[in-house]
Amino acid sequence: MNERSTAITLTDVAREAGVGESTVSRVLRNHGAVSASTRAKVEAVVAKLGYVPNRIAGTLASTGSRLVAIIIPSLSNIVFPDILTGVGPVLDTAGYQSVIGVSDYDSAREEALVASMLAWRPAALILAGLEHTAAATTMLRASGIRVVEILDTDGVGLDLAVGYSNRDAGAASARFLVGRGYRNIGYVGGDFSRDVRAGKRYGGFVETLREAGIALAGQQLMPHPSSIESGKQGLASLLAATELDAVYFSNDDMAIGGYFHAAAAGIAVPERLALIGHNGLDVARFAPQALTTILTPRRRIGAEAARLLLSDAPPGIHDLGFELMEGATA
Amino acid sequence: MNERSTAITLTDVAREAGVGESTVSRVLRNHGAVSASTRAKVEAVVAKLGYVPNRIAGTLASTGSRLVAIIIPSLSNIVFPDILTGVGPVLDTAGYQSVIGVSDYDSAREEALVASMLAWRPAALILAGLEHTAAATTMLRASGIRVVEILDTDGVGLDLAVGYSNRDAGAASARFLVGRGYRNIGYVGGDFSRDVRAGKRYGGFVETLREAGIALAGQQLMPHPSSIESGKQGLASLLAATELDAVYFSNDDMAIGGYFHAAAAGIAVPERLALIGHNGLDVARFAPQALTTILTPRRRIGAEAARLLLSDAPPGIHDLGFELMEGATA
DNA sequence: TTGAAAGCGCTAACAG
DNA sequence: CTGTTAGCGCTTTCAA
Repeated sequence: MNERSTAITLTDVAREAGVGESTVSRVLRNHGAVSASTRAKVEAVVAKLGYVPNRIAGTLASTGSRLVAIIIPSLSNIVFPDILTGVGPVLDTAGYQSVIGVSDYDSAREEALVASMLAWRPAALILAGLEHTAAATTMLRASGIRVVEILDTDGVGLDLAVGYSNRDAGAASARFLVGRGYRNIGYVGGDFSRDVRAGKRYGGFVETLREAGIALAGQQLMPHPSSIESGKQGLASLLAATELDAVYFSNDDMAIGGYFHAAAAGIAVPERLALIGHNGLDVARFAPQALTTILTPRRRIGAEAARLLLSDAPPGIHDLGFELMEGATA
Repeated sequence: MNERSTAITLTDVAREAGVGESTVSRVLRNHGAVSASTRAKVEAVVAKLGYVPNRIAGTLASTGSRLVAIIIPSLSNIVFPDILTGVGPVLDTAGYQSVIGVSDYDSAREEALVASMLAWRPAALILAGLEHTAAATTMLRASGIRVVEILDTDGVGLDLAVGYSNRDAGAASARFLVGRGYRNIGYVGGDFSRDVRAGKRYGGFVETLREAGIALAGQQLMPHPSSIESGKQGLASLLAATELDAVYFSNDDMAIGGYFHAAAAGIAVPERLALIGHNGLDVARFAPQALTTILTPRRRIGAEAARLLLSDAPPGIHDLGFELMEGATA
């Protein structure tokens, strides 16, 4: 293999094949008329030289790029990888590549990411939620590209939005617990100022309780990001301070932590304490007692977001709903 | 906001500021000498126009890109998001962006991804494992860029490798069980032809048992990718066929599934059945009985891979080791 | 059906 | 310290 480290260019291919550059470009892109013999000749040279087209140059010369920028809050919460798993195949099939950034639930960081991703002139951009800094919103609008906001439908979107109503999910959780007869209800969650959507669920939950004449009996907000560990600790702290018969967790990670605490502490679930989570993660669904939770269509949200991005669908909000899964914990 | 959808270019900024293009470029890149007054003038115009530099053009004009391509087998297994979480900050700090592709544990797909990522002329490429198709290897070598293979040190690397020995991890698991006095040992895992590293762990495990004069008493290989559900089913099937006192799982997802099965079926752990996993996931560490498992330094592997990529370190294998965590299940 | 030539927006010498 | 001038590798008219 005596390849030089300087990559082979289209010009090299053209020279070697004895044709013009535009002809090589035509066969490579399957666009425009090329005779069968010329095409064969070019393809042979491409294979022989191991030529890999330079997409950077291609993108600059043509109008749009085949890059889609995706900005998500976290990778530790499996919810986001799940969404990426939905996005991936749709984009691949259409010949797009995704550039991913992680904002760590920080809107200033999200803004910085928007700026740096826009510098790659992506064909479109996906980001989580409907709330962004003013500067991010301005840049997004000015960019003129398609924007899809995912995982939330409670509010006004920039362009396209695909998700479900977090307020409604919180409300449904409250209705379920109330319907089951629970009255001393507590909450364990993370920092709302960072996870806005968890805050919306909480809002819907508390409001629905209030409509039923019930006040939240206690709550524990953990400073750290949602995790099994903080759910476990959070429930322990909450129970030390308050008498409860049911607890709503901001998500399934926290809820499973709570479930583990109950199991370790010998608290009978749901007889002495009912637990309800959010997301419908595998770990919750296959636990010895399936967790009562709300299944959110994450893969579908990702796939639909990608599909819409590539379409010329009019701006609008697409609500994909959610499903309350009655398990054995509430 | 009367921005046109045609983006503002560096030329626009230069004209508006009344300076040359290279001067604008200099202040933007903080490179080369520029007087304070000129810099201020240019920065004002940049802000006023909301100019976002076009990295595509920048990359084409300069030598290298600031993209790093990352190809991982999956996003469903939290191991890979964990690695990305380690990679992210290091790359960000250095001003690099990552383009991510998911191979779905399919080497042909990995090969295709290598080709399409190379088309973006990344500065470097990260991929999992030491085994790749011949074509992928050839492309990688010919590209002349830095390559980091992660998560495995059992073999020969292309350039840089960062990970741990899967064979040794399997061997350590076997030694632990044997030392504890278990003799009727089974295995539950996924498809080795796809997950090569799980196969290496299995190899180390079985070989170490053999050295102790023990044959694997039974095994269950699941066709589907590793998951809590398949671990749960796998253990159920295995126990239906064989009398065992300990089971080794290819990873913690599977092991937690097994743990859930045992709990649901009323099997005393570890008295009647010992369980051991691999990876040290949160779900395993915070279960009511902490799972005995091997903690793998995933974040550190990601961070170190990124650090090496940006360095001019000589080719070589970096073994970051692992740690057997004695829990309450074996 | 094919080739020549003019950029895409930026960086990088090279003068001044 | 600053401006001019070539390209980077490809796509895309426009002629032939």
